[in-house]
Amino acid sequence: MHWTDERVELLKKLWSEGLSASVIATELGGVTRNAVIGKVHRLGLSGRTKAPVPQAQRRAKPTRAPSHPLRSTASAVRGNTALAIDLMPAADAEPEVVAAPRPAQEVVIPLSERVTIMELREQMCRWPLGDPGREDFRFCGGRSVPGAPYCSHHAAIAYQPVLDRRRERDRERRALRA
DNA sequence: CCCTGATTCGC
DNA sequence: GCGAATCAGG
Repeated sequence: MHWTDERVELLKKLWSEGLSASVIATELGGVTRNAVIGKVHRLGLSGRTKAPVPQAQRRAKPTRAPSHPLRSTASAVRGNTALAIDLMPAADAEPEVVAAPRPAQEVVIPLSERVTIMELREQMCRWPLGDPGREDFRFCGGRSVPGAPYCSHHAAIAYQPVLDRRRERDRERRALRA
């Protein structure tokens, strides 16, 4: 495999779109991420950060003298998109809900189709399935209980300990009064 | 341990 | 020019 004009162009495109070197390597096929990174540097498009580094003083101690000292401060931005989605129920909705649902693979999923984050809608169960950092990460996607972030099945799991705690607290309160 | 990009250097 | 090995870091 070598760098044809086509492959170089695809590389440029994917790199500018923020895909990681390994992903691009997989996409291209026949090359490793090292090859991709090497090519990227040779093409001189290593820095792909859009928001310029506010601090001009990043990374002050290179162990070895960099071959391109002028470029040494570039590219500090992650190519991955940070996902900031609420996986937990809103705190104000139910202050007593403290228990965090664990992403449990062992849970038997009811009749529900798993969905990606893009497919997740308002009324869908947000119970996470798998590792959020992985490609196959999904949400339950079942119909959520009105007002709750989860379907009835997952809501039961998530709130179970809380109900126990409340019951216990009420019991204590009653005891104090008597 | 998974991953990221950066760098070096023999080929 | 190429990219594996390595480095530095998240």
